[in-house]
Amino acid sequence: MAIDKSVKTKKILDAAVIEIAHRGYYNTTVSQIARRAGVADGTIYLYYKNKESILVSVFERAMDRFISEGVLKLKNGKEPAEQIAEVVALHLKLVGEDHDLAVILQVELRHSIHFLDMFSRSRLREYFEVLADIVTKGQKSGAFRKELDPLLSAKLIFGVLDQVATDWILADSNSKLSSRVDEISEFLIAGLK
Amino acid sequence: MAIDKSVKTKKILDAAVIEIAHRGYYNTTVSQIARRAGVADGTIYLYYKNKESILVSVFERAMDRFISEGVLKLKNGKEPAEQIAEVVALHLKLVGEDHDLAVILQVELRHSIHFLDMFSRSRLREYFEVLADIVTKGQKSGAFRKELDPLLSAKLIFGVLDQVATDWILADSNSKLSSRVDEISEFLIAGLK
Amino acid sequence: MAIDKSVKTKKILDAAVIEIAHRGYYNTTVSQIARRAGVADGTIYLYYKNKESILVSVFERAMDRFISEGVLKLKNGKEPAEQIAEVVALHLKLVGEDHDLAVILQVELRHSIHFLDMFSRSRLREYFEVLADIVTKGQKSGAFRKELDPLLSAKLIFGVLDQVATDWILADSNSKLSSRVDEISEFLIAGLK
Amino acid sequence: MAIDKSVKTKKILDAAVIEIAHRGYYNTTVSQIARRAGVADGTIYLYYKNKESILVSVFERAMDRFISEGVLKLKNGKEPAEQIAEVVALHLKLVGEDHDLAVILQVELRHSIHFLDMFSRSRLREYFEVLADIVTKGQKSGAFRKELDPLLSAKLIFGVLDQVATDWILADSNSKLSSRVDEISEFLIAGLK
DNA sequence: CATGAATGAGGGTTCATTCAT
DNA sequence: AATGAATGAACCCTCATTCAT
Repeated sequence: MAIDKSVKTKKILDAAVIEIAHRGYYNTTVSQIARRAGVADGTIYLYYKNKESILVSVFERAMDRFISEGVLKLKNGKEPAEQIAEVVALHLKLVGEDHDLAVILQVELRHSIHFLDMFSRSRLREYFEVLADIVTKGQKSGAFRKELDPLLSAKLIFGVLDQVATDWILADSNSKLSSRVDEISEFLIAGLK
Repeated sequence: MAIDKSVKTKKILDAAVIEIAHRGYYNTTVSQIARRAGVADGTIYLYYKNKESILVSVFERAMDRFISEGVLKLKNGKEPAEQIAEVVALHLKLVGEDHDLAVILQVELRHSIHFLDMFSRSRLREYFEVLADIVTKGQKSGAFRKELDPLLSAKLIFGVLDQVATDWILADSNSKLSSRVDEISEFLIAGLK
Repeated sequence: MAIDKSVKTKKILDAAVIEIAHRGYYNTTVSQIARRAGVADGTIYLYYKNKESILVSVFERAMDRFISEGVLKLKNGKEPAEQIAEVVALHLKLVGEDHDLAVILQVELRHSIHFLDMFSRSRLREYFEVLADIVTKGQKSGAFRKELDPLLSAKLIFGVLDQVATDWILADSNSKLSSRVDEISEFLIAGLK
Repeated sequence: MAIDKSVKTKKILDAAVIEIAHRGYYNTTVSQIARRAGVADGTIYLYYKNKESILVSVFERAMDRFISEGVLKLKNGKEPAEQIAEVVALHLKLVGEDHDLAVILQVELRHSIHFLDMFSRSRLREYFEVLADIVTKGQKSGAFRKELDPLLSAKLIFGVLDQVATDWILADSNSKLSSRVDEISEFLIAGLK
């Protein structure tokens, strides 16, 4: 039962990611999600309160995958500069692996975060804090300049990664998102030093 | 007559910017725009073909103000590093001056650019090119590293500015966007050197 | 002044005939009529109370041209059978000469006569009476059977002519409407004998 | 389920016939049809693509009833002249039985056939062909004159029947449409001989 | 007389959500 | 639990008509 429930929930969420990534939230109908999920329209409402709550769950899961599956790997003892490079590689790898997920994060999340009641904004903050911690460590070890506010730095780093990811999505390019990792890392590390 | 026309057009556009910035395009009705503009619903359609074309015009005007009023000032002979600092200041000033305009640019434009037929994307490219030119000049003068691709650099710079602007918007803060100009400029210039 | 008035009235009516014949009354806008007439939208309302009254006038004039210009020629002393042939020729000639007028009469008039307040139905009755008179004369002279009700006969004759005209219109054919005159006359005269 | 579907479809169609016959297609709103059918506005669109497709279905069903239920009876071995009389009786009986259906056929169909994309025109042609066949047979058996083109004759016959039907409708008369059958048959048969 | 910008009621259509089965 | 037919509010847009100039 509990398993059934989560299986169906996942099926619906998977369907929603695809539809929303392709058409945008407002151009996606509940029926379309239901059809792709292979369930009836009404069934959606057994698992989600309404259309908006599907979107919230989509974001939640996307952020989860992004943060937990990825960033936690950073909790090791490497050099700050090296860790920056790792974050860059990881961020772009995750975004690059799943185009639909990337669209959701770069396009829909940013859009919704402003108009819908702010849920997952806190998850973003988690991410920022991880980045800020790296900067702080780097400043303590003398590797990075001390004048920069760590949280601001975190946001700047994120801005760069986000822009690269968005650019990749908007370009429709099936090009190599990973090929730029080194260049970008250097830029960021130089900026921090 | 011709004046009347452009006056009315502007009134409608101004109303649209406010409504769309507050509610998002899909949650804004033509009636709301009309009401705020002080005209009847039908009047809207004397000046715009349909709802979407209002959005397009909103973007167009926003980009125009942004690019023409601003970036052209850069065509002077200053040092590249100084120009970077100027761009940062200018970008954040323009965004900071008009919160609604900023929302449109950071939130709606990004959203629409992906799902609607890509019009004003070319305007963005213009902006990138201005930034890329500065980088190129800096590389020639030896001020900046030569390994970085100028266009990529332009995008990284934009990403940083964009993120800071978005952060400011999402924070709802009526805080000082300008206070961070120096920190950010330093970061970018260091990254380019 | 009076001349100006009737000139403008005619211009509007001419425009209305063309537009309505091409698109149908309900798909024709007052603006389209005005544009074709070369006047402003508002001007229409100086000459006609509303859109419907334009249609009424269109019908009125169409019937006028049809009856007066045509049928009155029949008031001569020919043989009834010969007169039938003349009516057939005349009816089809008038319809065939002006396709737009024909569409109005065959398609729009018939449609409107049922739903709008019945104006010009009386003009149609005039026409029927002319036809009925011919039949009556024929019966008196012994040329036609006496069992047939003259008014019914008139309508049967009209039905035949109307169908041929409609068929010609619906066929879009720029074919020869006149080529069938003899065949049709024979059929009608035989039917009456 | 399948039964439900066709039941509902029929209910909507019945409602549409009544409303359209009374007001005309363009003066009938989807809401009115829905109200008379006893369903919500949106329900209409579960069964019909749009308003126009309702009209098409109305025509289709009207023609069907007219042709299949009726004309096929003619495929027997009677005398041509007798068959003509049968067609006249049948045509007027069908029209006379259902005033709304008659209005649709005589008024709306003729109107739409000219302005909408011509669908059911082919059904009319079927009907003409049945009539033409009778004439052809009559010509072969020597009962009818050979000079007349059978298809033209068919149209003339139809024109007569159509006019009588239209006249009956426009007269609003709840009078006897059937009383004229003999007179009309005679006229037609005489015309063909 | 003439204009044409402005009006706003009204229509067709969509779609999130419900509920009887 | 699951279905999907039904609902009806809400939206975009059109166009006959008016009226200030």
